[in-house]
Amino acid sequence: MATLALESFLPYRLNRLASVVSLKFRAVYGPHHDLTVPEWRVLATLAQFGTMTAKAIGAHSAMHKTKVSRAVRALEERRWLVRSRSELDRREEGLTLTAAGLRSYAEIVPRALAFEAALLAELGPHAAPLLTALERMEAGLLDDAPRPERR
Amino acid sequence: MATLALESFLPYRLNRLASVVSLKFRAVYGPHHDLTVPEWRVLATLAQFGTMTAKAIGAHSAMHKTKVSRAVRALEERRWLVRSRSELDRREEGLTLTAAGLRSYAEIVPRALAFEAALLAELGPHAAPLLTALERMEAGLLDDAPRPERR
DNA sequence: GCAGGATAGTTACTTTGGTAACTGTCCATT
DNA sequence: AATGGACAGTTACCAAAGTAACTATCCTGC
Repeated sequence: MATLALESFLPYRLNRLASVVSLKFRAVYGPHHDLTVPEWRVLATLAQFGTMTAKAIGAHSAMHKTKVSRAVRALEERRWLVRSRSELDRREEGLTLTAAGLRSYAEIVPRALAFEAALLAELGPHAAPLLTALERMEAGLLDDAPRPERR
Repeated sequence: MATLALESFLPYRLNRLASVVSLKFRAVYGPHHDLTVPEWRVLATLAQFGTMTAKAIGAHSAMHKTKVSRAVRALEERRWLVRSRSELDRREEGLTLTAAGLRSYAEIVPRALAFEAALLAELGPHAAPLLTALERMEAGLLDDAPRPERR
């Protein structure tokens, strides 16, 4: 009978790796700011692009709109972002980081980059090929894929 | 101010890739057998090693004991495995796949392997370096890491 | 200008997963 | 052989995430 070794099965390995990396990464911002992953993604996206709508955040950070909605509310309660109803289309609202939000972001970014650099350093010469392979997989899977957040 | 582009940030990319791969992989066994990921892992581990305890399954498949417990119950209800209390240590129970369980496994494995092969084929020459890099990251992270399933 | 479909975002409901507490068993020390 | 700690596994409780239904607004065609 054909068999399969779970520990060398690619989907399993990718999942395990991603969850360990996520967990370790939480240690980077968790202790200081107690953010969830969705909240971090919203923060990072807004800092990257400035004012934008919830929908645009979701598209850029691969999150379902309910996840975005809840993360936005959490950040709003923390006074890290403000909403402003668009005049042109009153269904949308522009989301903008406050000074406090930007300040926290500025604190987290160097640590996030250091964390990433440490990951890559551990890979040494294997880092570049990994990134290339990642790009290939993303190109193949993300485009036509039934992404959870695709609509 | 230092900034960070989420779409090229490694933890984000790993998570997104893993979740897309997982989702696509579910299509391999989902429609025919309606398994969850934890159930699939328990099935695969038992098929790989024969009779073993829930604890051992968890250790091998990187799952928390409650997740294992629930997956085992689900497979038991489906009559895909049976339990037998160990005589030597009556806290443990040996878990063994039934003929029905093995049959389902045998149906799934070729499709799982084909799915993995398709993923790797998409990578072409980048496949080998990816696997090497994965091993490196696993070696660095999984050993000393605060794995979710670690005590 | 209004009827119907589409769209942005929220909320209700359900499923899933983790933490912590519990049960039953084992084992080491006394 | 009694007691206390460790350990396998389950369960109760809570937090996170997805689906579907809802609200409010927009836009198109009549």
